[in-house]
Amino acid sequence: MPYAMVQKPQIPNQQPASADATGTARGSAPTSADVARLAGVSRATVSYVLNNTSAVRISEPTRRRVHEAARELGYVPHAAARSLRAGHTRIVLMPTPDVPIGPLYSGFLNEFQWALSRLDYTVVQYGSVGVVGDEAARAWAELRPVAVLAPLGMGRRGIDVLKRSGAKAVMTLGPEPVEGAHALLTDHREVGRVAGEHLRERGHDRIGVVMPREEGLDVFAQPRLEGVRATGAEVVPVPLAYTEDDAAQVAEEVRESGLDAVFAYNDEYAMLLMRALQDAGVDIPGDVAVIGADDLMLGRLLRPRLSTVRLAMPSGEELAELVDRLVRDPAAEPEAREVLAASLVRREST
Amino acid sequence: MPYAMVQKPQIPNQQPASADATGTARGSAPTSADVARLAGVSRATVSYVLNNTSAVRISEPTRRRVHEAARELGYVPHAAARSLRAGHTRIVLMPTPDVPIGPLYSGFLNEFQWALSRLDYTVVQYGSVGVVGDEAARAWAELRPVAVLAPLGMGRRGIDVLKRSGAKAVMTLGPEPVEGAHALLTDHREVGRVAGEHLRERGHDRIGVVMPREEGLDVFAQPRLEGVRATGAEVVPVPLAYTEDDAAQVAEEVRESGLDAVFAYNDEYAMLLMRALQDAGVDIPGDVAVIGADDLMLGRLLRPRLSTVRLAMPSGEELAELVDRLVRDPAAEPEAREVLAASLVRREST
DNA sequence: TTGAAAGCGATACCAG
DNA sequence: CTGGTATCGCTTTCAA
Repeated sequence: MPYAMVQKPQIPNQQPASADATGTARGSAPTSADVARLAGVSRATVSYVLNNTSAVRISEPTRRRVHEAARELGYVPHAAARSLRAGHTRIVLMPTPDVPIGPLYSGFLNEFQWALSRLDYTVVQYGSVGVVGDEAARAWAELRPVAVLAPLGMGRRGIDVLKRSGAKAVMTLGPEPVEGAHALLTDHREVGRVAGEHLRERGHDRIGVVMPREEGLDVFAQPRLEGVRATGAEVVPVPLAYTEDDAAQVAEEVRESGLDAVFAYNDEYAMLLMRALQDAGVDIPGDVAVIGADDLMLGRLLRPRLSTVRLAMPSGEELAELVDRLVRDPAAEPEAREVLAASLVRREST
Repeated sequence: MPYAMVQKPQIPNQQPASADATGTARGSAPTSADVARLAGVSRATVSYVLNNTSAVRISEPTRRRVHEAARELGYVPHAAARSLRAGHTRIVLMPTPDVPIGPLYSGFLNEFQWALSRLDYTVVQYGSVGVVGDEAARAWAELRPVAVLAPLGMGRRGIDVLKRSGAKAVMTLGPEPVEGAHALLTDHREVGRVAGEHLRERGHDRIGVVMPREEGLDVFAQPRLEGVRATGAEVVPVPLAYTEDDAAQVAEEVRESGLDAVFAYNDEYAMLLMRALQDAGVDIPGDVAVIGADDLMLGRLLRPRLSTVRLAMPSGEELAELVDRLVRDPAAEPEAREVLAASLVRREST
């Protein structure tokens, strides 16, 4: 099936239900025509009143009758009809994350949504499960969003599809800029670099880097590893599943390998590995230095307290305003900016 | 212009002024009419071909020409137009959580989305930030979703608005059933009850219950507290902000109060409080027993290992099938079912 | 096997 | 000030 469809017709046309005394079709949503009929005016007038159109002046009694009719029928405008007519929507589409996301990213998303709502956009998180990259773009484009926060893996072709479908602002959030889209760069190599440099300063030249075995996390893990490597350190990948059993085994391997420093991907993996190392009789940071990332509360509660790399996402308000600017001025040249700030938080584990 | 001779002049539909050689309006999305023109067929034929309509048989050469034209133009169907015509959508609407949600709920949401996608629904998370309850219902209804997972706080009126707008399946996920909707009951009192009973069995009759000071969490915290109280224990609310400073202060208060058991809302607050208590020289579980909830990994990594209440959400697949059933048979009587299973995981902290 | 045309619901132009 | 009416893009019945 070449073109993924949002909804496929499965049921043959329902026949319209019989109209009751008020002329309202029972069992299906009232339309502006129903409101017009009840108020004794034309559909046009209903539209003017309910949208407060300033170009036309409607008498107060008429306004009241229309409002009353709308309320009585429980009238709700039909978004699809409206946007079809208008030729554009106020939908901002963003991907539903398909991996468990940390408080950092989810906090950012919330802020972003809030800010966009205030600017009168309809924020829609779209779960494009199973469809990836440029394939997904077609499904997304069917909704004719005015702005899109493109999911990872969407390429130039996907971006073009979205733009041609009417998206004024297309931005990517990820490690790589994509031609044609505004890029919010989250360069996770920077995280690895900060961790790596710290460990090197502390005299560690051979650094274990935890690589979660869990699916979907290597998007972040790989660049973090590369960041460590870029400091000139010798890097030893340490695959680790998020289970106690695997941690115990990996701890043993770390001990035998003679590694004396580990960058543990993030604070949670750090806690897991640290506990396993301690249970194996390894002293931290004496025998092995451990550093995490994300600066979660739990790192502060560990003993020794966990050194970490703090990440800061851009403010949601700021980004919402950027979106709004782009929507108003779609001609603006796409540009890329780094948005992920990484800074060292040194505690006791390194 | 390869197809110029084949294509018939369209008298009613004039081409837009800035049509290029292919007949495509530049700068705006191609429509099925554009595809038809390029393929030299009618719009109807395009629709038949792209939707694989089985009721009509289209010759293979025609099919090929249509597909090719669609591909060449980068045609993407217009979801709004389609659903307007169809009279219904395949949209399933669910609320974007506005508080940081744990891995439990977010895992459930992902499963649910996945399963719904497989059933060919379009899953849309709708951020109704700032609008609450029945007010939000109107905004939701504008999208004419076929099914809705209603946000907390939506009442009978809101449910009705959604149903009358065409929603075949309306379900609530929360502590209370709402008339007219299928209820997935998540009775968090059960969590408190399990924790409370365990502590009482261990001989604790006066139980501190951590109440997060953070906004939005009392929806869960209050029922959990009531669950503890329902076991007959004397309950002492312990307000606690998720910061080390407050934890230190609260730990001091707990020590002075002579409390010997605390249900800590969840594992994260438990870890925070436990660390503060230990730093204050309190022995766990000797002086104070601590139990959390959610059974996060971190509980297993603490020393002593944290006792906790494990929560199980229903499987996303199961629920997706329920939605599908309801959509197919909207007449079904709304029913309520308990979906949150709470079970004790005893470790060393109690 | 293909085409013409009637709408779905809302809006905006242009007459009255 | 208010009412016809054309239109957005698509599907589907009815005719040819």
